[in-house]
Amino acid sequence: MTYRVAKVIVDVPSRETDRPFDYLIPDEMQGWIEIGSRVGVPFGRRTVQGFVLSLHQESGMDPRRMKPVQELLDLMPPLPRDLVKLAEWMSRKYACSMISALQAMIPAALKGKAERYISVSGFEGEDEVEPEAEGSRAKDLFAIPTMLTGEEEEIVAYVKASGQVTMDHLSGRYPDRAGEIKGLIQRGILTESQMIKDKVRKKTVKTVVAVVSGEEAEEALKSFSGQARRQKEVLQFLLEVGAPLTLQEVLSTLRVTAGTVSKLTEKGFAVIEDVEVFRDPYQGRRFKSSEPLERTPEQEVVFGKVTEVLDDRSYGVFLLHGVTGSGKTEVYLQTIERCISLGRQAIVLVPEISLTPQMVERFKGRFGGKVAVMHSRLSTGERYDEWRKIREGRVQVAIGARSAVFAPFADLGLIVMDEEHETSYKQEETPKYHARDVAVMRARQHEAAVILGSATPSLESYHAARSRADDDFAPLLLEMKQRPSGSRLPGVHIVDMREELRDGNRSMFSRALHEGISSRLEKGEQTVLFLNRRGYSTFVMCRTCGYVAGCPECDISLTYHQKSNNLRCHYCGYAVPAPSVCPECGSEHIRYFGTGTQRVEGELAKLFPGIRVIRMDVDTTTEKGSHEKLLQAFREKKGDVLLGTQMVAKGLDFPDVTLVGVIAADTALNFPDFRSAEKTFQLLTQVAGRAGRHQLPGEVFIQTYMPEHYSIIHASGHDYGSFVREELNHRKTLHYPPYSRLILVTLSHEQLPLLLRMAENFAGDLRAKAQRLGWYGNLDRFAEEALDILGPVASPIPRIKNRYRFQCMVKYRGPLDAVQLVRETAAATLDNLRDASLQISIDVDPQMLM
DNA sequence: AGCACGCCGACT
DNA sequence: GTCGGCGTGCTC
Repeated sequence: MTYRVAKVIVDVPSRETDRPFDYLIPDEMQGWIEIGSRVGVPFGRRTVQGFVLSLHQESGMDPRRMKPVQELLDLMPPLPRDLVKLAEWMSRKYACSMISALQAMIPAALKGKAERYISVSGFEGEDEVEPEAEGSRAKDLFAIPTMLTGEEEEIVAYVKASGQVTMDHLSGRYPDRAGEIKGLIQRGILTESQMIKDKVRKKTVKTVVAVVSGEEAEEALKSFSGQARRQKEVLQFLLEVGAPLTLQEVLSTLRVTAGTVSKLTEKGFAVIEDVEVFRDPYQGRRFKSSEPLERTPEQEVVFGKVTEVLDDRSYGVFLLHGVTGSGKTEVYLQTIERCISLGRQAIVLVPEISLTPQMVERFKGRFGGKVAVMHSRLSTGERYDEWRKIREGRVQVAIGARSAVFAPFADLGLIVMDEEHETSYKQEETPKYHARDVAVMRARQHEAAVILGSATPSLESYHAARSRADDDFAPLLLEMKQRPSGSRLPGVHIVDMREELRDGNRSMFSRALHEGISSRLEKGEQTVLFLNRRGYSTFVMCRTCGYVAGCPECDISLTYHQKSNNLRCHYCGYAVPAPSVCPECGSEHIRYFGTGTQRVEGELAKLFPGIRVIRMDVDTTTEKGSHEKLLQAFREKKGDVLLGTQMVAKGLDFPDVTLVGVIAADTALNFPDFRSAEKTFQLLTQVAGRAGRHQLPGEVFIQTYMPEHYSIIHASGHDYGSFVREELNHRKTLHYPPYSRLILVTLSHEQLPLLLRMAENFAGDLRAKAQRLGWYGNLDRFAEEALDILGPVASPIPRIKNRYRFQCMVKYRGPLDAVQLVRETAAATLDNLRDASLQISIDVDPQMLM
């Protein structure tokens, strides 16, 4: 079958270009171009990168209007067909462009941009041109009836001498001569061509191999005179080894110089080749190998259910609700092992924050070289190489954060998502996908299994599992309630901070927690202190006039950074030096609230002189590897207290930790977000699980001003069931997820009055459409299909980068395509205004309402 | 998004 | 008179 036409999605991020464009397939690319191929195509006056969506024998379009594909960028298409299909699904589900969905699936290294090259027309530029020849050719050229100015002549001569130069180079060489260059191109004297250039190249190393053998080799060795003794040694060495060696190895082993080796190659006895290698982020690291543990009865049940689906090669989703320390990871490892033994591959998704070396070690230890790790701290090149190992089938397991859900395996059998309730699985930028939904979709494509694991499953997943009867794709709930170590869940004490205050304790530590810490210090046991970062901001305030330093472009307060002693906006990057007097009133009573953890650290030092605190927060973990180092130090008991934010709550496991303190449990509860109770419960349960995982019994203190709140009470009782029951009731009454679905639409523009008008228009339009379909306003009745629109209201952050922001919340239930409706309405709003500076962002199933 | 075309203001 | 501002229209 010969396909002459390729439908291509071009890398131009605009609504108008979010559709396939047709290109002719040149003969030499026949058979090479496939669905998922990355190509360079002429688009308007430039060359852009694109992805092949489909191949056709002909298109409905006039062939004369079609341009041919200019270049094929990879031998193997970076996207297998299933991912191209998945991108189509994503663009529908999340109202994003095809190109943004496709782009999310490949490593950044493959986001190529066009580079412009200039050469002399009809002159291909030979490598070595003799001066005379050059002169005469130049004369021929100038013979055409075109008058060139002196400057133009100079430029042409330079380009000719160089053969081919990049536009950037040329305009750098002749600054302010853009006009001349452009003129020369227009008159056809110079030619411009464009090629797509990748961000990084495949890494190569020079290798040496002998190309003579047997008798030839004998003779070759004999031919060396006394002079070339070193060359003879090199050849002898190469012959002995008989396999390619890196040039580096040869040079250092034999202590010879590169010149010696190259002489040998000149004589034709050896060749130096560039061989592709993989950058290995874990090079030289040894991982302690681990063997499967015997399964507990609970683990056995889970293992059985999952392997049944795996052995069947059928689709199945499991929600694994297992208490902290119940051995979920061991279940993951063993099911993955089964998956691999069936000849299929597996993806392990973990929240970025828990993608710690410990976690990686466990998987590398069990599966060794079969594992690729996708980590945000890897360089572009390293990520590219880990990705290639997956694409080329060199590994069977991929472990990574959110984006690893796109790992391009050929025969995907299992996707494990650890800590499935984590919000970091939702991407906050376009495409605003949720890795959980993508995982389920991929599993359906591949007839694969999914394990969603958590000690505190999201209400969405839990509810879906409970109502499994109405939805075949819903997960099957599996539970693990025991810790194999036999250790008990720690006793949790709720400390009412209001009482502390009444009794005259104004410290941030309650008397109970204070005592707990002292006794651990005496016994030589360790303490983890957890501070919910949200709520302890780092803003700057004047205590005289109440001035708070805010960003001039965004309506939020600036964050104080101690290291650089400046104030920064983390939305737009604006930075100013920290003032020493109040810019409003000149008062010196201006106060810097350091990070919450710094304040706690200060107080600890005051209360417990000599205490060794290891602080983990954004300030101490920005450096590469610092996270790991701090944890290692704590493990080696170089600290009495580990103090930190979210990052200390995740998956850490220290045998000597017997006390966990939560400084302020309710800071998250006060957020105007319908998930705040859920988030608080999850966090407290997670933190509480850190204590007493081994022989020593653990104790947890939760300090709060809202001790009667159900999320705190149930977290302290390790009672997920009761919490969920209560929380689901709330959600049901208020029509919040999982009893409805949400779409958050944010409109932004630099002019407030115009924005307001457009936001009203948009909401009005949407209401009218929903009304016509009979969906509108039925949320409170019992209609199966219902839709409501809240707003427009100013966004929680009303201005970012000098753009005002208004939002509408769409709440709906039933099998209606609300996303499509919103997308159409947004498009109509934009079409009517025809003002490029109006932006409308659509967030389907938003996680952050703030 | 770019990139060009096209039609009105302040300068050599 | 021209350089150049950015409105608007298109990209197989």
